[in-house]
Amino acid sequence: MSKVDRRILKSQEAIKKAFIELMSEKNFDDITIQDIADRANVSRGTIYLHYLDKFDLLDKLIEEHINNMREICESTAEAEYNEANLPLFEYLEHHYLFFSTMLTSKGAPQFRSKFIEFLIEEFKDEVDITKEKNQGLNEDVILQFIVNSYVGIVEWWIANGMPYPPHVMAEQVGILLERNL
Amino acid sequence: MSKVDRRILKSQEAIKKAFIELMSEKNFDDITIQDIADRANVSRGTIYLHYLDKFDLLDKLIEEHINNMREICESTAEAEYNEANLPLFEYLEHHYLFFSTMLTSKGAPQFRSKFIEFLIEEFKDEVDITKEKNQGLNEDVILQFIVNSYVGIVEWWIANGMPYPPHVMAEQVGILLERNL
DNA sequence: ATTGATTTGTTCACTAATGAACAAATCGTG
DNA sequence: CACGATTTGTTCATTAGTGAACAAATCAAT
Repeated sequence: MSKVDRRILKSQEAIKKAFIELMSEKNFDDITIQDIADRANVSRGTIYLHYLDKFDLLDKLIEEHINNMREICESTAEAEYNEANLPLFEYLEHHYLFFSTMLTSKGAPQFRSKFIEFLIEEFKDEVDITKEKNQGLNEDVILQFIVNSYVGIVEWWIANGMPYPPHVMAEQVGILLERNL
Repeated sequence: MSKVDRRILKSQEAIKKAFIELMSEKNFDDITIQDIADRANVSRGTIYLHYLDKFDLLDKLIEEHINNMREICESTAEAEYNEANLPLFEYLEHHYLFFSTMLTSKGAPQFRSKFIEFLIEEFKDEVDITKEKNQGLNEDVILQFIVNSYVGIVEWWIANGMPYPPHVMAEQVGILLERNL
């Protein structure tokens, strides 16, 4: 993996940051490429150098965050749920503006689906129906139960301005996961 | 005045910001060009594209702030001292890190001289020895009195973390100027 | 539907930034 | 002082960003 020219990284960072800010201020449909260019302090042409259009920009942005979260999960795969959750909640906190924009009302509905998809992927190997407590329960039922509660908790936490710090969320969600997997 | 390429402005802004930060963290002598480049997220060569060396960078930085202050003063030349001071104190507040670095102990002694030079320039036409209250006083004595008190007040205000908001400083310094000019 | 204005996506010649390489100067420690 | 290591300042070929121009598509309001 040869290192990328720093100009590319700087441009893309500026463009993504500008786009998230604008998404939190107005509807996706009302955002023009010129808006993004102005906010990012970048030439309009530069945006087309990196993205096909604003839909592509949104897609790549979502994909990037999902991938980052996937990597975080992989790196904490062996830890207890308690500790494994902490980096993830810290990630959510660090990118609060993005997630609050994506998860609230007018945000991108596509993101919620991708987020659920990602969680299913992460949790599907964690469900253990051979455990005594899970007798009589179906694997996919448990999986859907967990994934949807997880998304819901995250949505609530973000939408309400993160009322508890990440470590508290990680700990309590950890207990609930332990209890149900 | 043809507009400057935005890349030049961005590079210079990043370099100046990085340099001020580093100046507030360690001695000027201990700062390398590579340090500045790393902090500014810019190639080392880019710095040499804009400045001869770190001395030149410091010079240009000081010169720029002095010029900005000069322009602020020109634009408020006809106002009462009270109102005329406000934009200046706001400017100091906005560039707090720069001024606190320049005016405190290990900072650049050159700056203090240039600052005094600038203030002499600004106040020299304000002294009016024909006024009754200034009978028997020499023009240059009044000028030195005012300029040094001004610098001292600014040094004190900056060094002590700006204990009063700009508008309070502007008002009170305005009264003192009125009384002495 | 028709108009005029805005936005889109692309092209292009030009300029700035990059990073690697290099010799020279400076530093710092034995 | 002498040594190696670091920093400096310059060069150069390559790449990314710029901004202006343009035709085509979309929008908005009558």
